[in-house]
Amino acid sequence: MPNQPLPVLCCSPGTGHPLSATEAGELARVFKTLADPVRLRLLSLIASHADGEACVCELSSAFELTGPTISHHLRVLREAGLIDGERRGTWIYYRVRPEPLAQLPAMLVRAAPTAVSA
Amino acid sequence: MPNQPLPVLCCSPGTGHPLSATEAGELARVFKTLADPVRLRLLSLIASHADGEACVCELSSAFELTGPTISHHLRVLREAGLIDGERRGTWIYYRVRPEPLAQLPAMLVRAAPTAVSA
DNA sequence: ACCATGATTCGATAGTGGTCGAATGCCTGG
DNA sequence: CCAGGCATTCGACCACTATCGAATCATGGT
Repeated sequence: MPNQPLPVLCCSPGTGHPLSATEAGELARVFKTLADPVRLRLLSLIASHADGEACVCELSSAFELTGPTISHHLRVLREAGLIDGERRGTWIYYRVRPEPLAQLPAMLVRAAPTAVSA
Repeated sequence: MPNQPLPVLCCSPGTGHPLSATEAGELARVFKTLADPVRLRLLSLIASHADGEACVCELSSAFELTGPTISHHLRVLREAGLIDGERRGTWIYYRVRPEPLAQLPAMLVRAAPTAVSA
């Protein structure tokens, strides 16, 4: 199906309805979590790290921000279920939980046959 | 390639680097636009409309919000390049610009082979 | 020319969120 | 058990934004 006219964010899972208020609320909550450059960089830093995990000290040193601020952003990401923290001795290591992000595009774009592939 | 271990948001377009500060800033700007339930519903309402366009009066009547508030959200969407408005007589019709949303998933997920397909 | 209606703009207000400094928790090493 | 460092929590401050009412602009009909 190469040319469907309406590629964009139009439907709840199977149907052709627009988003309900509650669906929109949940989606917006995810986007709100991602709507901060520091959090995006934190996520990508963790994900691009060798073992898929990074300790807070490494993450902090990548920004010109205080510890509490980094901690705040990590907390937001953690409470959104996007990352997971584990203490090992002195340090705390974070790793990305792939599932919620992986299902995001599916929620967003229902049928974008042309432009997405790249 | 069925099982790559790190499916998520890790890389700038071709490389293995984490997001740069400016890349993260641009991405965050898009997410911020989408991080509101009203705007998400507006987008989906427009996209799911018969001709791919909807007039403000129809959109307004779908919410329990005042005219100025809807106008504000439409303006945010318009300035983000996600929709486009055109006046025809008394009414103003909005339609979705598919491109920016279509390229979003590609920016977000670099390789999420398993979970995305659905 | 005027009025009615659709939509935006303006100004003000309340709520939210990012940031910091200080204080607290938690673990390791002496 | 105490000292030191990593990380979080707490409290406060500032900026931004969602929302509204009132005013303004634009169009079409009378």
